[in-house]
Amino acid sequence: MATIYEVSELAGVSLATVSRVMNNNARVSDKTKEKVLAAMKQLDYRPNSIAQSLASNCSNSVGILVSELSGYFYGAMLSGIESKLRAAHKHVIIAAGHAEEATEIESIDFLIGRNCDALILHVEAVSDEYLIKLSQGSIPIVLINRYVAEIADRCISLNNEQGGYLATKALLDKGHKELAVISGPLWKKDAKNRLIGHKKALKEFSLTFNQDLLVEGDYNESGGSNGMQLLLEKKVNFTAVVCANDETASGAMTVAREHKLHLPSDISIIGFDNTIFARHLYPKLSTINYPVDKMGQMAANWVLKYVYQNDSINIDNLFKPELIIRDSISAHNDSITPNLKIS
Amino acid sequence: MATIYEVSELAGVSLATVSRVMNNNARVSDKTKEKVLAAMKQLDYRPNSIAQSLASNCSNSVGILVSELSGYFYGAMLSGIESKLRAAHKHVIIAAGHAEEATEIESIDFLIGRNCDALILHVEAVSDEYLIKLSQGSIPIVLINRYVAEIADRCISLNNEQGGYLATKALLDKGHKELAVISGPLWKKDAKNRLIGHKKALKEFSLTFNQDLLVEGDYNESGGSNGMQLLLEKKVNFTAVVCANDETASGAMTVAREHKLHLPSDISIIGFDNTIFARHLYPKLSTINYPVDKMGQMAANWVLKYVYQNDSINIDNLFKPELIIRDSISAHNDSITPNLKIS
DNA sequence: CTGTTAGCGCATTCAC
DNA sequence: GTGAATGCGCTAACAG
Repeated sequence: MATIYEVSELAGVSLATVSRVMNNNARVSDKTKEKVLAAMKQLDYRPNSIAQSLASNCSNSVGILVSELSGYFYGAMLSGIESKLRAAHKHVIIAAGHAEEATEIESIDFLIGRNCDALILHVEAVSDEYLIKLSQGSIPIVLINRYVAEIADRCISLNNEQGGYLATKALLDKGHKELAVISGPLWKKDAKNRLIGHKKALKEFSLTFNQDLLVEGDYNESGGSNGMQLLLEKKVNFTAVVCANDETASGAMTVAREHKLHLPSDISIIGFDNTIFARHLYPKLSTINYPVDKMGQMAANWVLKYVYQNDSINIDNLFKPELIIRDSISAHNDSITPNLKIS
Repeated sequence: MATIYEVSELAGVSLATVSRVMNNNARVSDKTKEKVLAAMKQLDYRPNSIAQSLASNCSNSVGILVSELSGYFYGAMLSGIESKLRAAHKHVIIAAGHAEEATEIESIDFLIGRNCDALILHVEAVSDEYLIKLSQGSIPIVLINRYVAEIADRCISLNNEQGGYLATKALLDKGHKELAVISGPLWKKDAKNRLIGHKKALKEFSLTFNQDLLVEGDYNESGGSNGMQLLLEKKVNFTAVVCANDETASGAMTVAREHKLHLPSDISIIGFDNTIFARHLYPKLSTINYPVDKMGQMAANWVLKYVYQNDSINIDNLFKPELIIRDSISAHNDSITPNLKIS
């Protein structure tokens, strides 16, 4: 692999001149510029980005931490981030945190050790204090789906409480009064906030929250199926289920059908996220739109603006959830309650 | 950020000694080693990996190129790769190729420019010749889901033809004789090979392939729904559909239901990939298992073995597809053909 | 506009 | 076992 030195020799100029035409940041006469360009082409020269990074103290790479690399949700997020950053010729280094504190911290250290210029973090387990301290370090961070008041300007988040409220209200508006919830893990802030929104909607309809109708899931299909199984075994009445996310809804629907329940007439179901497969579930899933791809792009924008000095970019920190109505919700029918149908 | 030099001063030793205890590759007396370690801890020293890379000519990073970052298929692949590499303290740099030749090539250049020690590629659009030439370059590559005979030892692939055969045979075994196909883009090798397997199974059952029953999809839900729509509009008889993958099947099922067709009694459907949501479709989707996570891990293993000299690893190049039977296939019923039911 | 000179932080010969 | 010296490939002052 040719080096800048060889190029300079072939072109008959100095190292610095070659560097200048590469970075295009200082005036070079057209004549010498062409000589250099020709030499580069002839040698098939490619700059060594490692050396560039060392010399310039800028690695042109940004570290991304997500809980999982698989699934539509994180996929959409990664995709949004990568497309933006890539267009700006920045490298994307990824790691998975698995929603475990130790892994998340280790991953962050890992990314810092790689001299990333910035970090985009989707973290769940680490504490606010940790994040605040981290944000005071030398390497800038942005948070996705996490709101920490002290560093609010670095948070790209969704109003989860509002989302939980909208989901529940959609059901209440259809006349449902006995709502079950299969939540996300309640130690996670987003899950907790969605539940707060749920309770708020209930209160607005003068209904009281029934702890017996709450099952804690895991944001996965299995949490949804286990949750539905538990709810049905409890033999307590409910006509609708608010699910933590689309995956949870999917699992819940599968189990409901295994119990010969008809959807949505026996049980109405609503999801959260509006992942791409929500519209392909049967019945087509009503859900709350979570614009995670746009949020990923926004996080990338934040980095472009504040780390790479692209001043023309505007940042939106808070995104709004939106109700998506499809077929998985029906009007409440008093005459049928699901547990009556289970032998 | 402390440098190795500051550590050496504090410990009262030379640069080289500090480097030695870091890399633990040369004998250092226990006493000085402890002094150095203490100094490191006191300064909260972290090695600068950029500098390490420059000096050692090894970046400890491997570049990953996938067609898309979103979706369960690529997610599972990425996840498999990352977990293995991460455990070996290697960095993962990702890029998306979007199944377009120009983008794929540009992405590969991008990753090479980042001085990756190796590349794990899931490419679709670039030619075999390009890959062969690339493999002769200085940076090792591994291919996932692509078989190129000349560099077979660098290919981690699935027997797609066998998969296509198994899927079709599953339908034929149930008595279906009029099979429609919603394929992947036929310029992609995997899609083509699956179709070859399809035809092979037909021949085994003394059936002839009917071009009218083939629709080319795009491996996405939309390809499945458009494909099913087209098939139904053609008014040509079929009782089962072989789908390019699970997403395609999902889209096809949605449209079939919109036409009041009952699944699987009116139309049997089989997918491909066995992505995580296949079992949550309704009816639960029969499909072909594609162990993409394991294949991702194997690709990582290849790199660990041949690039980072971990000799204790064994490599499997060819993975086998496997039939997964669920509920989306029923025995053929002569009395019903779907197009009769469409007004 | 262009060339010279120092480093960036570390690994790796060599000597001792 | 340890230290001194050299260079990885490039950027960034500083001269001229």
